Amino acid sequence: MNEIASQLAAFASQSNAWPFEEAKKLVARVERTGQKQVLFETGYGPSGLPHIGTFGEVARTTMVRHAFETLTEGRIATRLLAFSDDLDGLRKVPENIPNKELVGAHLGKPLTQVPDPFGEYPSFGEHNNARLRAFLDAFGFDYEFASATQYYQSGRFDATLLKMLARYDAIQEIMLPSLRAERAASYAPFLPIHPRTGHVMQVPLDEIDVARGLVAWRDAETGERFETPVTGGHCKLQWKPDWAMRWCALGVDYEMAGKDLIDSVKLSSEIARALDGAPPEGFNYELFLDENGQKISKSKGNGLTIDEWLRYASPESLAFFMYWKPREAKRLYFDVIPKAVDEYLAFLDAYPRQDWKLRLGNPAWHIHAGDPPPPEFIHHGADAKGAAISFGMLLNLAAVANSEDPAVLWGFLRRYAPEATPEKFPRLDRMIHYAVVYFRDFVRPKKVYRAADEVEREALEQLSTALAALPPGPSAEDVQTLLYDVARPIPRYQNFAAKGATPEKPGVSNDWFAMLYQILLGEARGPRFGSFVALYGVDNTRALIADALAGKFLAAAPV
RNA sequence: GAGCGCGUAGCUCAGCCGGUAGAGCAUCUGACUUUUAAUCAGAGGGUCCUGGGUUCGAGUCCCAGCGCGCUCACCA
Repeated sequence: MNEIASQLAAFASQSNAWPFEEAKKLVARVERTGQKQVLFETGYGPSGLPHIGTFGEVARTTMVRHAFETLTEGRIATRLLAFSDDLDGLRKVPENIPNKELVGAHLGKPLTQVPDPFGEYPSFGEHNNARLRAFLDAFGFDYEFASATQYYQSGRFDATLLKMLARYDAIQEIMLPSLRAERAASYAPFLPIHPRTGHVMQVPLDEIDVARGLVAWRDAETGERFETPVTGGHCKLQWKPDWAMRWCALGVDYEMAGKDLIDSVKLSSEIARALDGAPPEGFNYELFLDENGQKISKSKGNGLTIDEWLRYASPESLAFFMYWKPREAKRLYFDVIPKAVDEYLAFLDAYPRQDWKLRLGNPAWHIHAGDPPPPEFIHHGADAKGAAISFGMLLNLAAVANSEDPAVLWGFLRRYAPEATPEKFPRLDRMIHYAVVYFRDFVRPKKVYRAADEVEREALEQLSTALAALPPGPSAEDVQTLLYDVARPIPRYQNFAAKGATPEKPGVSNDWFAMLYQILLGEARGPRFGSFVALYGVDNTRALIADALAGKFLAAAPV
């Protein structure tokens, strides 16, 4: 279409960034089949709320989709289908919902037949679907939502379902060897929905009637025999056949899955081929691990939730985490957040000075659909180049400033770079807000305060008194001078080796400042104390001293 | 049992299409001493898990092995 797009496509075809590698598989598929559009799918079991893996799958699929569009210069239409398996039977009452008894009374029914415990939607399934959509919308993902219940009932799957019935034996031949003997004895790909109880039935099938398009089965409790059409939403499929049927019926070209599903993908692919379909392209990403290296699962509730990540860092940093090394097992826990943020920023900073080859391999390109925002460099003194402030540095700053107030952090930053303001550096400002929250939750609890001995106690009391005597709004230099004047007469802190020190006017040793940090801030090192007091405030500092001397920090500290 | 991944400096890791082994932290030395975080200069430190192969050349590619981790084999 235009010069730039085709140049970009040429670079993209050279790139070995994983989204391009994935997209190239799709390009080959399109060239093979001559198809004019490509369908991406991500699937969910809506028995719970969307979790961080859901985000990861959609984010990564979206990156592949964009890579594909770049490679094909937008000539092939793409769609992303977010498919909710809401005809699935409810197996267990989730822990984190109200009205558990209400839901519990409907165990076994499709999720779209279970009442909404939150009372907001016609069914629990629809409630969770709405949550899923709100979640995806919040991130601005481009997708189409699909409900299994609607698709089944609309007859959209009927032709494929009938074909499946006709190929029943072939499918059983694929499935049964993968099952244990006792399960294989009763396994059937079709799960009739009980016409009276509404339950999704896992029962052996008495009869497969291809001509009439139905299966016959018996209610184990009553012994009653039923004949159920496989079409029109009267039968659900077991999930592996269901996956295969969906691929075939909808023409899914791409779907990724975790490595725990490798065997399942294989089986479903075989089934798809038994239905004369072509299984989608796709790849297996590694699982996320919790702090102990265990697989993260919804039921266990371990690891990190999306909300938790977003409390401490931006959605973009989470997208970066999803981009980065999808084939390596990564711990997904609080302590990986600062590093993810800083690596994301480093790539953002590098982007403008990179050539296109490097840009296409830069995570920022994939995270921002080819259009990353400019970096925010702040300038220090004569340093014309400037530098980005890292999250790690902000955490360090928050720790030494011992402050949850973004304004205090901004104060320190402005001393470093006077031009810096929240208005000029909105991303930095947001990051500062994240940093103070991270500091509050993870850094401050680890601070180690020590008690003041008699000399220190007296010195701190003198300091407090001297601070009180300062005129209002002292400058950092005033406070700094005061600090030296208070310490100078105290033998412990005298340093005659200091530059400019005389017997009459001794220098002050570092021990004085070290003591302030350890007792007042719980840190081994700290900010220039005069600046700290000027920013933090004289009254606040005096309160800090009083609290420290009263032993408040010691009581709060872990033993 | 099968599958996936990992093994590089004391620690955490980077190393792209094969071309003289890198970063951060830590350590050491020095600068600075009204100093102390975001400083500065420099240094030491590696059998790139092992053994083969391909190659003019392998941390990188291939094969085999060793070690470690995870996942799957009931349900989704």
